[in-house]
Amino acid sequence: MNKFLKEFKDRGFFYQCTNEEDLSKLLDKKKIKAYIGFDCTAESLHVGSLLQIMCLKLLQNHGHQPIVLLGGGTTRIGDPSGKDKTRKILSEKDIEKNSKNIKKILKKFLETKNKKVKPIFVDNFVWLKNLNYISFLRDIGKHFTINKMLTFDSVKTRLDREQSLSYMEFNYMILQAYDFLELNKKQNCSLQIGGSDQWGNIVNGVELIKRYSNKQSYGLTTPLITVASGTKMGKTESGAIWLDKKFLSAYEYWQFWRNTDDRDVLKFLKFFTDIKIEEIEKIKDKDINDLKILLANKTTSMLHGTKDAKNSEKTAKETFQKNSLGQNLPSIKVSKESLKNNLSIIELVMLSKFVNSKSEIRRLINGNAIKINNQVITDDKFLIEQNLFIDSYLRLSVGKKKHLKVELN
RNA sequence: GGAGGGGUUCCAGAGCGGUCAAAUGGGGCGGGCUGUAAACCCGUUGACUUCGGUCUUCGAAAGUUCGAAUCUUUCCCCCUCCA
Repeated sequence: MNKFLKEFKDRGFFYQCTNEEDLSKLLDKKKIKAYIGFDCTAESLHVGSLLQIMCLKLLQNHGHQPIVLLGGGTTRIGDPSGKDKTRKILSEKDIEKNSKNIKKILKKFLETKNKKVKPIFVDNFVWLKNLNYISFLRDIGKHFTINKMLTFDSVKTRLDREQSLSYMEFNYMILQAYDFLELNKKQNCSLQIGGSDQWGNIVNGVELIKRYSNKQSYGLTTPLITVASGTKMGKTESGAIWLDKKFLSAYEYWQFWRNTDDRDVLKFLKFFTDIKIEEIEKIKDKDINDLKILLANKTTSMLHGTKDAKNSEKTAKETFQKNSLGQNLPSIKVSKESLKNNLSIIELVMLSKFVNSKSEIRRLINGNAIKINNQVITDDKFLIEQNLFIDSYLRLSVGKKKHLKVELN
């Protein structure tokens, strides 16, 4: 088997392939271009897209050139896959902003200096915006049968539930297929990778290229990652795990990985780090907590750089092992004025944004969950006094894991 | 088009005139145990509160009633069966 494909499988990336044998041969024979599409529905990517990003990196590692398709055009339509309702359509301005930001994030992960493998960024709005309806129908539309389109999951589930599927959304799969054709023609891109939910869309592209240009192309999908407890990965109490400092600090990102379920650690090392498979095999029996730290360091360095990763590790040590005040802990500022105005513990916790309602804070206080400098606060009328600050800092804890540095100024 | 069934708090799902901020389960959160893990046990799970209460919620609106998630009317949406 081809080396790229082998590693793709060894790392657990593999779910389905349109024609594995031929793809393997092709990859052996030459370096190819492969693309993954990213939707521009959100301002940032989150860990849900991380596996796709790792696919791009893997391509690069094996000398293949990734094409990153930003779905500026298709986001204007909305992919019905996996949705049981039409989602709201974003404004042009938002889509552009999102697209820019997503590109910035991807660049952090990818090798951008080596000319042979540096990513090619394209936005499908460029070719979709000027499509001529009549010629599109004649050239492209004739290759699709409604009969077939109705059998695709994304369409079928909507129809089965008698939920409306607009003609606009119905066309999404054709446009994605067209993207692949376009990239195949212009960039000689012969492989599309995507999540398992994209299988239908990918197959359509492969077939369109076959019919339109009589050329062979390939599709490859990755599995949906679930964590040991059975839920979809990346959703936590505090929301999505964003790949952007603006939404989630390096420290919090590090913490996310540090808190991985034991049973997922090895899987995640394979998925989300570039540690060699053989190396992972060797270290797999090491102390599980050391492995989690390794995972957190690797993933955080990849996104935010080694310095941030190290700082996060150090902060975690200070916070969790020494129970002191970690340097890089999320922090807020409190003025001396507000202390004079009787700042209560409830108000302070509100400022932390860890909790959204005062009732809940009261409940937490009842449950001994709130601590200041490691002292449990049991009175919900407790007032914050200046002498609680050590060198004008105070440590506020909500539960065992959420800690905050409060600075007096 | 006809006949039924239904829309309840994050989800599933009970309640069918007052004792309902609404059973139960799941999920979440917190505590205990531990290893910043899992499992397990316990607590909690609308908002505000001077802790006495107060306010907003059971598809939407209007009405009956001292009192409505519960009854009536209209509207919107979903499901099943028949044509």
